[in-house]
Amino acid sequence: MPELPEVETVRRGLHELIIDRKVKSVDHDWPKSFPNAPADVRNFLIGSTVTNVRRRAKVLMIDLSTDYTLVIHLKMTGQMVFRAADVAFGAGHPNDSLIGELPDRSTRVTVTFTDDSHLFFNDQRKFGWVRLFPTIEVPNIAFMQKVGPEPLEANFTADQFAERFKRRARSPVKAALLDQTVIAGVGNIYADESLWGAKIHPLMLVKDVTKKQFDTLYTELRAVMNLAIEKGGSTDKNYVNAEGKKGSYMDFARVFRREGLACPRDGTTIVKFRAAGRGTHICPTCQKLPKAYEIKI
DNA sequence: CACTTGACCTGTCCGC
DNA sequence: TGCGGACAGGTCAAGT
Repeated sequence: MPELPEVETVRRGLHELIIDRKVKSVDHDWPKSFPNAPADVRNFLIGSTVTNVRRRAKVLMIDLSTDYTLVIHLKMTGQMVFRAADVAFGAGHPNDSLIGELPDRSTRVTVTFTDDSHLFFNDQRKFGWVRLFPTIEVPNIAFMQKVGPEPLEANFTADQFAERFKRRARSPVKAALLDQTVIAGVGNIYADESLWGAKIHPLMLVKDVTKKQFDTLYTELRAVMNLAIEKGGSTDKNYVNAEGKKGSYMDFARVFRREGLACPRDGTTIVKFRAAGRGTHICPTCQKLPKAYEIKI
């Protein structure tokens, strides 16, 4: 589902597609998903021009010329899809788009630009949201205050990575890796993929993971996320980019959703179980628990 | 405070 | 074929 690489792919697409477009009108199923303040939409969204598209962790930010910002979280099934005027409704949408005519029954918000192109926020499960804030207040949103560092930032080091986990010493390492206040942007797919890459069992407690293992996990996490961005993200069921197209990382996944198949490293059958409340995939040969853990499981 | 679990939703799939 | 239940998994609130 949308994790850092998927949200970054959407960000890049929107950055290409919607900057300098001017908002003509907005339709939405208020108050379920948007907007939190109808008067602000009238005064600061309609008539504004898109100036920038940013990302922090799994959150998208669309900056507007009014010094307001659309803040968007896709959660599990959210989509942000742009359609040019002549293909926005009815026939004519791109053949390689995963989705058909828009709006469809999962559309929560439709932004229409002055050139009659459209930006659709779809969200089948309604966990996602779109909110409008003054740009200057975005850093004060509770989530932004506590979210951890960006793992792909050039100046983010392996030492800093390991240091961030210390607060979760007694957590299984997968739970800590998924904790957004430890590291930003990691979700279930890239947690499993990077733990496999580092040969760490997801139920290893943080305090038992060595610095050397954290160093490897840091390298694997960055590598897997960079590869996923290169492949346009992972499409399991719902995820699409800003043009409605699928990402292809799942073709390159080593363990995620590959239970019953062979580990690409040693051929052992990949198994799935629950860890940190999530479906979790490992190679039982590559990712072993110390003997002392056996009693606890 | 550290850590875990349940709630929020809907569509899909599996077993009976 | 129909139907109940499990499952999907990001984040926050509530519970241990």
